[in-house]
Amino acid sequence: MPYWLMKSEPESYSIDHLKRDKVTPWSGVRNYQARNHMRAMSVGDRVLFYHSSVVPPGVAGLAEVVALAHPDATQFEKKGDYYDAKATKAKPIWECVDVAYRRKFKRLIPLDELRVVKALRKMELLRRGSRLSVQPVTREEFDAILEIAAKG
DNA sequence: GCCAACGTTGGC
DNA sequence: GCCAACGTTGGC
Repeated sequence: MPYWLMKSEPESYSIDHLKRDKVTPWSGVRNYQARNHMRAMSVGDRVLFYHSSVVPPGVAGLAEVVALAHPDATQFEKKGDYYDAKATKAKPIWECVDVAYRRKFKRLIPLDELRVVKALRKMELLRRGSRLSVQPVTREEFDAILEIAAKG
């Protein structure tokens, strides 16, 4: 089963928002590589929910893919932040999966703490200048982070 | 198809 | 607010 990490700025959408909503379309991604990762997702894939652009940044909890990639409705919303004039209903450009809330960690696992974990040496998130908002994660990396979360 | 300019992300 | 990294755009 593949594993992923998805970033969100908690000010706009946090793990608590997802807890409230239960399921949400992961809309607003406007990067082809990130979109392609979502296209590659399957129902049941597990997702690390990452809080970015906050102090400290880190992994806040877990989500799960509950719907395959489908056209992102926000690309058609003329007045919205995510409108894309090149997209049409017949030929959408942007897609998103739906993710469901699974759990919030007892504490946020900060990025700094991940940096020193051996099993995470090669993790995409820790690469200098890693900006991709949807990233694949290996099983080993996923398990290592769950282990840190379990230790409390 | 190259590449400079520009915009965005996101840690610090 | 700064700035490194890197994706996108557009002139040529």
